[in-house]
Amino acid sequence: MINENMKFVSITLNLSAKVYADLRLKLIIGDLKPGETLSIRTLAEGYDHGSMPVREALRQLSSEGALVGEAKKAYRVPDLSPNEAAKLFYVRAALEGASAEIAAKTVEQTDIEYLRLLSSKMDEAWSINNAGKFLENNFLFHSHIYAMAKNSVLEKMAENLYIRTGPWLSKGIKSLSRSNAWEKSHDGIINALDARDSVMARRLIEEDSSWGKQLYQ
Amino acid sequence: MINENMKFVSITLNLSAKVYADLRLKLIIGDLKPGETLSIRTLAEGYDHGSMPVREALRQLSSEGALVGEAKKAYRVPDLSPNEAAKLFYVRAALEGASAEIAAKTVEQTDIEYLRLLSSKMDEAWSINNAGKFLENNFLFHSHIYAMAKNSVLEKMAENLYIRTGPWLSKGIKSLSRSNAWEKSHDGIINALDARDSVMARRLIEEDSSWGKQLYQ
DNA sequence: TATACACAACTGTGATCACAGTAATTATAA
DNA sequence: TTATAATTACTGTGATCACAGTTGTGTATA
Repeated sequence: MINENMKFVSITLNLSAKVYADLRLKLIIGDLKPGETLSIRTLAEGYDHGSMPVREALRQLSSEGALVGEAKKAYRVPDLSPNEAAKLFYVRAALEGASAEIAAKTVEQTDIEYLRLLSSKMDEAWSINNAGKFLENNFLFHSHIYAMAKNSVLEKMAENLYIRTGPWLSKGIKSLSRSNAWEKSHDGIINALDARDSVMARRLIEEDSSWGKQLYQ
Repeated sequence: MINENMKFVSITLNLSAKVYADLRLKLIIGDLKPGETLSIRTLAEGYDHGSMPVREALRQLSSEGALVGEAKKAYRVPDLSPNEAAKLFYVRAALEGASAEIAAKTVEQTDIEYLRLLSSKMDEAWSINNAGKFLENNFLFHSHIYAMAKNSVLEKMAENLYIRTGPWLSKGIKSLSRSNAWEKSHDGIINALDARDSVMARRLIEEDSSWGKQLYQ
């Protein structure tokens, strides 16, 4: 995750991109809570530069739906209604299903190993109740499936969905005492990919995409 | 289309949104050509205000992939490689297929009539070689199918794809002398929706999504 | 005529200020 | 003590300027 960010930052040297990358990660891992308010000036003080880069980063996140910004009011992390969350998960299922179908056809052994590693990291984070680390590795797990589809458009859209559902998930995941059904689900996905079973991979991914929803049911 | 824009503009009163909406339409209908260069100051002169709103609109379009902007160089309408275009069309097929599947279950008679109207408008634009009007109505046709799915997330992502493929399509469509296979395709889609056949609707939409690609083959 | 150099015009980026609304807080009145 | 009014602090938005790279053009040199 950090590496992902660093890469992004080092390519585009401008400050807006750095601020964007920073806030993006905070949203994905649930460091920013639903309803939380963000102001340009306050954030600009936190970083050591002027308000211009923060302003552009917030506007970008707002245009992506990761923040909401009414005129002359502070930006806010949206608190998703169950209906809105369902929309996001539905699109995620469609995109991720399509990715998995391709991924199953081009998967290599290193991919399988990497996915197993991430799955075990999630397990570890889960066992020590570290929600942030759990969400981060969950993001990386699904990200890699998108990456395997080798479609940058797909990848960016998927990332957007994780930015938007991060705060919502972290809210529901506060106590990790619930069933860890995700683990069995992820194992199934890895096995389907390993067997190059694209139909099964798609179906399991689509099912897994609704995992987050159950946190609120 | 104009109405769509006006609604958008009137909701958010700020100037950045107006500039964004204006450029967005120009991209969709092919008013901006691949490779064309856009500078903040030049555009700001065109509108009657300062450069700030233009600057934010260009940055937003850039973050959406509709424009490319390297540091200290003018923004540019990207000239898609066949590979990049294929990625966009692939995602479009996935999203639009999912939309059509839902749409077929909730379709009403007014939807069918509206789609037939747009299809005839496309036919008219095609016959008088008006590529801009053709693309605009093609966008509205597919937009309505997304709208029927009643998923705002899906809708916005789809719109993004049309913004990005607009210039590319307009380049290939310069001479409309090619086969108008799209017409038969659209008729089939409408009929499938009218028959509430969600499986067929999905399949036909997915096929239609690759129509644009053939312009370059 | 062709090549290299210097200069001018143009580019996005960031900083800073004024402004008009919004939100919160304090003071005033019942 | 409670409700209402006034004031203060805070918000994004837009304008304008300085800066450092990039691009293009014209000029001088071989």
